[in-house]
Amino acid sequence: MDPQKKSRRPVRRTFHHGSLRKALLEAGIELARDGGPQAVVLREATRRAGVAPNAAYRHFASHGDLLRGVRASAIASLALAIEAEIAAAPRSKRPAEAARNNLRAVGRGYLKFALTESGLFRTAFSVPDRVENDADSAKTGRSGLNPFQILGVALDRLVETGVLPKARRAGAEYLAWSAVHGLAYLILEGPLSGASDKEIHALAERVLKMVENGL
Amino acid sequence: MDPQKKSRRPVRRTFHHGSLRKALLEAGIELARDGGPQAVVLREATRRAGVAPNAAYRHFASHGDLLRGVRASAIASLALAIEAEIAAAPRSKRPAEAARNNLRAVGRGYLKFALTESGLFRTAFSVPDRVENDADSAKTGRSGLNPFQILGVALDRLVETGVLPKARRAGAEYLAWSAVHGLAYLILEGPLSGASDKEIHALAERVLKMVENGL
DNA sequence: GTGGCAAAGTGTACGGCGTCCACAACAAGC
DNA sequence: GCTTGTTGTGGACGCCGTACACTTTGCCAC
Repeated sequence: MDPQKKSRRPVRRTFHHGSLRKALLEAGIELARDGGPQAVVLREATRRAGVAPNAAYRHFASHGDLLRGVRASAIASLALAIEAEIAAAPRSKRPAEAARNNLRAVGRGYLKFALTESGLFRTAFSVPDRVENDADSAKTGRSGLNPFQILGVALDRLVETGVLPKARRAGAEYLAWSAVHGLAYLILEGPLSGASDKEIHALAERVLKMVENGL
Repeated sequence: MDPQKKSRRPVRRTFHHGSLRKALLEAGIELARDGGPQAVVLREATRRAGVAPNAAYRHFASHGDLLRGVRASAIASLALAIEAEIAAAPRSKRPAEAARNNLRAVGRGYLKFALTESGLFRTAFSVPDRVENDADSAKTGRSGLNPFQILGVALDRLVETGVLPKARRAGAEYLAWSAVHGLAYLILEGPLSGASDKEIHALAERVLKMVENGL
């Protein structure tokens, strides 16, 4: 592999970087990871890529454009985290129970990601941007679905197994997402920011149960 | 009243402003109202107050300090909006129903404020800052309670009237707040940002019902 | 090969931001 | 009326995003 890609230092033999877009994106993701959306600074990204500030404009129209790129990647990471949690969910022979476990795994994965990757999580939702039927593959996980779509599939399974009446399926994404996202916010930047892991875990389970009962 | 307070223009006869702190705060609130937290720019606030940038540092330790002040005011506005909605809630002779109406009014007031004053709303929750048992009077409404405390009172009434089992009272604030705040987010910056008023209204009622059933 | 061209970097510069320091205008008390 | 502490001014610094003009480079047609 080309040596300049590995080294973070601004040591670059060739004039051309080769894959600057990717390097900037990765630097931006790094910045977002520890520091949130505010920390995604165009000049710093170029510095880390060992390149002049203006070089970024060959690959991104603006700072906001770079941030949107980082954001898309953060959403994809979230999708992966949810998928991982789904894969690790307890199996069940009974379809209804399995579907329920599945939905809970989605919520748990969402919350786990919010807590362990709070910088990326905050970045993912810092800028208004449509997600729902967005086919942008930069935002999807292994399954090719974005987080919103993963949630949709989980709800569909709930309907198929008779747990959720079909009449209440429409818009159910929004109810579930509201509750879980709200809790994530309270923990990250709200009054629950000082709560212990145990308290948080207990609350998370209550919220998931509330969603299950209240859909 | 002193003439320099009314005029926005940097026409100021006297060297001393007189009430610069207040003027800066009001300018900051104005900025936040249309533009959100990002728009609260220290230099612009001083410009509107007709004063040199550095003058702000006599009253605020930093830009963040000013932002916190604006934020406190935004929270107070939210409290007032909720109180107004409570006052306008349908009355009922039956205590249980009255308590339920009361809680719904809290949620509705919260969402209404988020939608009609989105800049202030986003500012209110942009910076991590404890609220729950915060006695800071800058954040309270007419009743002397901050939004979180108002919600707490509503839940207490639910327990008193037997609607909510006492065992489930602890931490119920967080469940309710999660759901409503999450919905507000989805509408303001998430996938529901393009939804019609009717859709939003319907979803809001569903979320409130979910909370009621799921607490 | 070589000449030319588009693509991808660099350099310089501008205005805006938050903030620091030294200084000037003022209000109040001795 | 002079002193002293408070409050506002002026100028400067180092960041930021971004525009414009320039150079270096890879590549393709001849």
